[in-house]
Amino acid sequence: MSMFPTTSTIFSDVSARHRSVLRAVLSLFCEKGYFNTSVHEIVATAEVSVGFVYHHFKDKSGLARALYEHLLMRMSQLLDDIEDTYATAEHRCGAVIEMLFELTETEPEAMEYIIHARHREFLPAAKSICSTTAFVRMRRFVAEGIEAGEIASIDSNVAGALMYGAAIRLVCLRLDGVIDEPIDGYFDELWQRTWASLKV
Amino acid sequence: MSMFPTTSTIFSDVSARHRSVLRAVLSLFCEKGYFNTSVHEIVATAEVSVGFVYHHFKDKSGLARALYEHLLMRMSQLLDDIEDTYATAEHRCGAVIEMLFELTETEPEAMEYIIHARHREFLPAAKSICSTTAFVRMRRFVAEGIEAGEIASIDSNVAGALMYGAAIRLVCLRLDGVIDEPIDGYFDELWQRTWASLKV
DNA sequence: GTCTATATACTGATAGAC
DNA sequence: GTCTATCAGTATATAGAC
Repeated sequence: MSMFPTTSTIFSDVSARHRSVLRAVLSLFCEKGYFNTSVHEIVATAEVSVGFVYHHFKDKSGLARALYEHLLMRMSQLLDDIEDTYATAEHRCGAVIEMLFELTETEPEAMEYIIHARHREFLPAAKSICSTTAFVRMRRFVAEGIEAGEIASIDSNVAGALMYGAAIRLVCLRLDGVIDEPIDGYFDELWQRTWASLKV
Repeated sequence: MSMFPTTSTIFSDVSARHRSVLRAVLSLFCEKGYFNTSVHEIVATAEVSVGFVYHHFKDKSGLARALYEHLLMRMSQLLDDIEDTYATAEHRCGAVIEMLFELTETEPEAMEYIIHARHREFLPAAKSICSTTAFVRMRRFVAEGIEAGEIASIDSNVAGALMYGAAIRLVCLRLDGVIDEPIDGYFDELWQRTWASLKV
C-alpha cells in the first residue's frame, strides 16, 4: 500500500482536463525543464487547446505554480498523516524519511520537480522550497524532539541537517541516476546511524 | 588565509576580458538563471562586444560550459591539496566539509552555480554534477576509508550520504538564505556527530 | 467557456567591415 | 581578432469567432 497516490490518481482532485495538463507539465518540465518546454508542446501532450490553458492557468508560469502548489499540498497531507499516526520525533522523522524514499520510487517526477526544480527562476513569487510549509514541518518534528529531550540539544539547523541531509542526498543520487536500484532498501542502515547520531 | 581565491583572483588564470565575461556570467546566472539572462545583458555587464563572446565561447551555452569547467577544475585542485595534505579518511573528509563551508562563505555564487544550477537544462552534454571528477573523488575518500577499516563497512552510497549529506544540506540552506549566519561555526558540532556515525 | 489564427517582442546568432 | 548592425526563428500571449 503506497503512502502516495499512483500516477493515475495523483491529480485525482481536479477535473479531467486539468489533470491531463498537470500531468503533461510535470512530465515535460522534468524531462526538459521549464524553459525548454513550450506551451504548444504542453497542449499537444495534454491534448487540450491553447485557449484552455490560458483561460484556466493565466500564463505559462501559472502552470508551474499550479503544479508546485498541488505537489506541496500533497506532501503536506502526508505529513499530517505522519503527525497523527506517530507521537515521538524518532517515529515521525523515521516515517518522513521512509515516505521520501517511497515517493522517490513511486513518483520520481513529482519528487524531482519538488526537490530539484529551480522554482525561483520561473516563479519569482514562490517561497524557497525550504521555507515551504512542508519542509518547515519536517524541521519542526526535529525541533520538538529537541524540546522533548528526545534529541540531543544542539543547534536546530545542525540537527535538521543531520536528520534529513543524508536521506535527501540519497534521494538526489537516485533521481540523478547515480544509484540505479531502489533506495527503500537503504532505509534501515541509514536510519539506524542517523538516529544514533542524534538521540540524546 | 582562504583555501579558495577571492573574487578578484578566482578567474586569475584567464585573460582580462575572459575574466570579465566569466564574472558577469556567474553573477547573472546566479541572480536570474541561465534562461532569464540574455547574451546582450552579459556583454553589457562584462563591457565587451557580442563579437568577442561568440568568437571565444562559440555560443551562449559555451559560456555556461566554460564557467562550469572552470569552477569544477578549481574544486578539483582544492581536493588535490586535501589529498596531499592528509592521509586518513577522517582528516580528508573533515577537510572537504570545512572547505565546502568556507567556499560557501567566501564564494557563494560559485558554490551556488556548482551545486544548484540545473546544468542539464542548458548543458545537455555535461555530466551530472554527482558524476563529476570532483564529486567522485569526494566519494572515493569515503570508499577508501571503508577499505582501510577506518569507516564502518556499510554500503558506500549510504556512507557517502551520511558523510556529506548534512554538510551539503547546511550549504544549501545557507545559500537559500534560510540560515543567515556563516556556517563555518557549525563545523565542529556537525563533524563530531557525522564522524561518530561512521567511524568503525 | 472553448478554440484557432495571428501578432508582437525578443533573443541567439551571423555577416561583413575594419 | 574585434566590432556593429541586422537577420531569422521562436515563443508567449491575445483577439475575436463560436
